[in-house]
Amino acid sequence: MPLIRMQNLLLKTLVRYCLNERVSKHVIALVPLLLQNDSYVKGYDYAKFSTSTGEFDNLAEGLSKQIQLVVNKVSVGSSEEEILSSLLNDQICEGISVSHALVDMLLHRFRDDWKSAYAVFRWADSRSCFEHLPGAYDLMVDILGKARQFDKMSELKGEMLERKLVTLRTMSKIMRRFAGARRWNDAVRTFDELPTYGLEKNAESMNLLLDTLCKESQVQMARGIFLDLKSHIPPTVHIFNIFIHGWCKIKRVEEAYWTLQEMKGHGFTPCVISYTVIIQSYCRLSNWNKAYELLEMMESEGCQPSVVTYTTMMSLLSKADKVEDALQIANQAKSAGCEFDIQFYNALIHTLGKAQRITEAFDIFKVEMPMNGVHPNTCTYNTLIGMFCRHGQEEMAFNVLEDMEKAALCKPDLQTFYPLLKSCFRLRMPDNCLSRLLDDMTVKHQLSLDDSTYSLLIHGLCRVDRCDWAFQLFEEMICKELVPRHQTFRRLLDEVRQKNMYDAAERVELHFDKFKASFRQSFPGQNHH
DNA sequence: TTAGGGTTAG
Repeated sequence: MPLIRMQNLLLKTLVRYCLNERVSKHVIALVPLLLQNDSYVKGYDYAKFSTSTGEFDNLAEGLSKQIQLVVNKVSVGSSEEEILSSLLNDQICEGISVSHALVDMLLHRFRDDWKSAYAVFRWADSRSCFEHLPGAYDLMVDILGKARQFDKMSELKGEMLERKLVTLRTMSKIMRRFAGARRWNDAVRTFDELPTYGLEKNAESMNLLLDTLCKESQVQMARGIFLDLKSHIPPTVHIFNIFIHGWCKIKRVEEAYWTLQEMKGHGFTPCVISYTVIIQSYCRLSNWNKAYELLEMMESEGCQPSVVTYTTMMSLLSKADKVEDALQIANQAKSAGCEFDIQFYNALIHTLGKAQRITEAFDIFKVEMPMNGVHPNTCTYNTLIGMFCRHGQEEMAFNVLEDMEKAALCKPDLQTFYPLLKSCFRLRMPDNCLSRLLDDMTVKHQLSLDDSTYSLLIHGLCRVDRCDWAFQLFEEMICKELVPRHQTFRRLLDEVRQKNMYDAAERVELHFDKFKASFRQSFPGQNHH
């Protein structure tokens, strides 16, 4: 592999890792390298990160300016042709030098707006000195598939064939999008035409098709296809785990269990994944005896449960309020000499919190995790903050938030703030506390409030007699095209009427009428959004 | 989403 490609691959992997763990400072360090090489990376994600100094700022700033220029030209509601021609006939856009990073960021930005995405894709393609990377094609195919634009998607697939760019990755996205639209025959046809695209119908591609069908709850159809194919394509151990997962997904755990036997019949030994998936299913069905039985069975058959097995059982037991049993599993994991990872610790902290063992939970975070070299992630902090707030220890919760910001190992998200906001209202904290929190969320951390946060805020503000502020947030919500819930409308309307805020009442009513039709379509008691 | 796990569920 050429050195440059290898570097890019490595960088890409590192960035993915950092993004998953939300380790912003590491991503920032990697971005200049990536942009230098103009490699394919999830641009949209690194655009969300910012830093005060350094090279990253200049590079990111240049890119974000370019993005803004293009975004300004793209008007909502136009057809893809109209958008394309407005981009092509614009002097400012003409002055933009198109890079792969720019295309990638724009495609991610428009991933739910196929018309804009498609126009941008074509606009970039019109440049004589620019050629899309295979990754951009795949992304475009996926965006079209997600929007159910299957004709356009197939057209693009044809173009990719001419340029010899169709990979199994491309075909896999196409199969998944067809299956997502319940167009099973098209998904299967995509598999059948693999040879036309220079690709092989082998175990790997068959597994992709069958996995796609199973994940869409079509395990029976997948089995039928498998039976037809298995004389031509020798099955691998993966396929049985795919079926096990498929049966468990539709809650037919007995068939999953039976697949273990089938697997053995084909000369494969069930692996830790096979057992873990079934154990998870038994737990979800509250069949605890069976879950424990299987845990014992796997051990007796020489298959050591992994940290995933234990985490699964612990968190599901904990969710079912069987906290003592959950903690027992944690002990069992420890005795087994299992190496704990961040997800295990998060589940353990949560379980200890549920068992009212706050100090021990905090000790895990403060002492045990650092001792074992396991770094906290967003979920760890969120769990701790939620736990302290539920137990009325708000000061500790705020300390954790401070700790999180200082350590800068990961970024807070909406969930980080939700319990803190709730506490603000419960304790009737002064206005400036709420303002500060909101400011931290929206300005410092660049979070965009979602409908459930808005609901919490509007209801909370009505309760503390600040319906003027609640109304302001309501207007903000409407601006963002979020639909307030039925109860939120009712509460706010009652409140502004009581306060004789006639103009506000009129505005709320106006929007209420507009959404009433959609509320009526949902079932009573359901969340209205 | 190229076989498996996590926050609260507002």
